[in-house]
Amino acid sequence: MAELAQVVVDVPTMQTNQPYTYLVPAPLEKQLQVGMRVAVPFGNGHRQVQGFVVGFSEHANYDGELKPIAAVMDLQPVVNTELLDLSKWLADTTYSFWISCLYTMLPNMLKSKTQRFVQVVDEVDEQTYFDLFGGKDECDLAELQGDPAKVKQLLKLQRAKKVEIDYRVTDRAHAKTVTGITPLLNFEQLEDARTSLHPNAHAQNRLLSYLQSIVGQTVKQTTAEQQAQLRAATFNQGAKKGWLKKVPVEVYRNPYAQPIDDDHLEQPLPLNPDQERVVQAVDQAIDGQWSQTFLLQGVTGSGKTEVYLQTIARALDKGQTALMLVPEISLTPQIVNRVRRRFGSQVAVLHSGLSNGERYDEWRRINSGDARVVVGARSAVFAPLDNIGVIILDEEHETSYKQDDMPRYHAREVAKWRSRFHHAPLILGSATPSLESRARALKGVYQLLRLPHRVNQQPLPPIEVVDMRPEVQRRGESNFSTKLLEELDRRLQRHEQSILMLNRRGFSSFMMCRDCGEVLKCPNCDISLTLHLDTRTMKCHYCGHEEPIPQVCPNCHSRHIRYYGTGTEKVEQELHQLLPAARIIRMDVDTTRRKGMHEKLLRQFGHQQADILLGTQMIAKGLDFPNVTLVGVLNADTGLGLPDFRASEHTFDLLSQVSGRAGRANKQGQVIIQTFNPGHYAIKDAQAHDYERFFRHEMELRHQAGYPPYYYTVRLMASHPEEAQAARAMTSIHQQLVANLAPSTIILGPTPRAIARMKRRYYYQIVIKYKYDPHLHDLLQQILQETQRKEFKDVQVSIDPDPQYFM
DNA sequence: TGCGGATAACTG
DNA sequence: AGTTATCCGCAG
Repeated sequence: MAELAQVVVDVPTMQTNQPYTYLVPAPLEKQLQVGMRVAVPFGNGHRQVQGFVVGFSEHANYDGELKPIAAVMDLQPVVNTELLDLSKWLADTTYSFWISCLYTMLPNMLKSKTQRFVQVVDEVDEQTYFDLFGGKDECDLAELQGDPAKVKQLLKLQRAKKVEIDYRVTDRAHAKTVTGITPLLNFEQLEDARTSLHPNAHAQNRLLSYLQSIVGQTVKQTTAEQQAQLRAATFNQGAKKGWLKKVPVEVYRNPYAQPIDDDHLEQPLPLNPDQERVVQAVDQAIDGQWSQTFLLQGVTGSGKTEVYLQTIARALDKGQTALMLVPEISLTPQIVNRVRRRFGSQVAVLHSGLSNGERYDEWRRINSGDARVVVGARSAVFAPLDNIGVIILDEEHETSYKQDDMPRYHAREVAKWRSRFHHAPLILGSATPSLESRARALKGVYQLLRLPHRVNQQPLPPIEVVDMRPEVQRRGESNFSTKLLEELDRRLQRHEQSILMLNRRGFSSFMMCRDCGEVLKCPNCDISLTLHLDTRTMKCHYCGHEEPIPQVCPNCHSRHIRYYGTGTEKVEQELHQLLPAARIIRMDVDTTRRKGMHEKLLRQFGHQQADILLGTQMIAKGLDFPNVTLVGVLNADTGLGLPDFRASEHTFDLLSQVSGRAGRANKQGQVIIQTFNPGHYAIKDAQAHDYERFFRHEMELRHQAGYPPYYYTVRLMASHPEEAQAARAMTSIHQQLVANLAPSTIILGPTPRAIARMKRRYYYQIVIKYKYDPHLHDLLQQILQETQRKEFKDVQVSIDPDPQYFM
């Protein structure tokens, strides 16, 4: 009875999106487990690819000859059965490849790296041999790839069967090691060495008695140096004399700037009655193992984080683990350190700032059970925690929880899946819940918990809305109203700080010719290029195309070419002119691109090294600076003009969030919002701090227009290098949909996408709105299959369930 | 995805 | 004929 393994191979195509059957060679039979990575031969020739074992069977439902697994890549499974099931569900619900889902759950380091080596198998004349191999018996094909002449030569030799290409799947996962020392002699032998020492050899004497204290152990050399108060040189001598041996010790890379002392952890803070109620409700669910979803709606500053921490503590006390998700943008050192100070070294943090190695090590700490609390952004929802007691998803309305390339998953839905699997409660926290979540809470699908009061008893800061229309008429094109300038100046006098936010949503600087109106566009995509002053180039945000700033109009050669739009740089310049005394820190993608800059700028601001923090959306969340008493929003309404049904919601959220940055401590805060749309309900409701009124108003509009949460939506996209082909494919799909969907389902399109051309491809899309359509999922899967046929050659079809945008 | 086999196109 | 470019189908 030969065991057969089902393997999902690393070839992300529709064709190969299924397990393949492989023979398990006898020597591997004992160690091979489901969830391990393997190297398998795949395709013609000797190509090897990486794959995941997803199951075992006794019979293959395949008539052809089976090939054996070439090698096992892991000692332990890298996906447990929970995550394996989850990956399958994810592939199904997001219309993605199974293999892509498996990889998104794992750190990058576990991706395979296939190397191709060329080996000589027959006589080759000396000259060519030396040219290609440089004296070695094999060479890495990747190193030759840049030289077409050599590749040609090789192919010729291969045809003549003089060389062979050897495929090897190698692992890029490397644990970091440091030097450790281990005594080679036993206690008595060391004692003998010690007595025969020269009386002046104090250092060696100390080394020997230290070694006696660690017989049978391995200690990191750095630790040993500290403990024994010795220098590296002494250890080298010890090694030479045969007293000790240097060995590599595996360590976890340490991504934390701050060390943590597990013996002096912070105690929980006292709770107010509201918090108490919330914690009790969740604790009850943890104890009862209910996979209940809670919607925790708490105003900014109401102490949500403390609630999270205490529910995590509850889970840990019961021997369980906890998962806490926050948007990348608010994954600041402030919040991370707070969690670490409470729970110490059992906290693992996963965020985009980690290097591949650091990420891999944090993942291993979780996988091994060393880390029991995980804090991280979207992809941390796949953290390999066992026995989860509670899952928290903070700022649940944030759009960054939805991944916008394949697999297009929403962390909230994955969190729900895991909550069900582990019988653990899920807390969705927000000051401004998404309409979807709030509507579910109304229907009782989620249990609504509220924190209506701020912990410091401070009222929410008064918000003043400044109508910019008369301002512009009076003062010309300035980014600052008289009112805002006055208030900024007042903070300068009082040595208080201000935060200024420039809403960059729907907004960029572009070049336009004032004579002919020509706008500089990307040659590959259908959008205008954005001006970047730091690199002095025009860049395309979609494909990365870059070109120098033109001096004359490429169309009419006029010199009257200038850029439009306000960027943070331009605002900073204006601010310098208007308030020369103000010290300004600018935070945007350009100033925070380098690792650690985000943290550094915030630290500077926290240490009062600047009066004004000027930034984009990234400063709206999670910051807590007690000396900030003024928050200004320069342009509240730029997002409102977008063709996006969530535009009002995003604007309301943003204004509510940023308002919460003012007056966090005992000083009264103030918020000034500049807008050209002072009458818009999103702005008026934010001004009144009235979520409920906004919710009712927005729900009414969504109801009328047939948008979520009244309808579920799916977006289908088809692209092709030729516009007509993309349109033709979409029309054909459209016909199928019309013929098969439920009558109550609404189909919008096909239409060219707002950005019709990207990366040299034309895009068409269809949006499906439905309330209940049981066949929709199968139909979409079927359509995906059919687009593999040759009349759809070169057409790429992708499906986005519950899209964030319809644009 | 990436390879080999088939086929078409090219070369002297 | 022999070599090179291009397209297509397929993988256990």
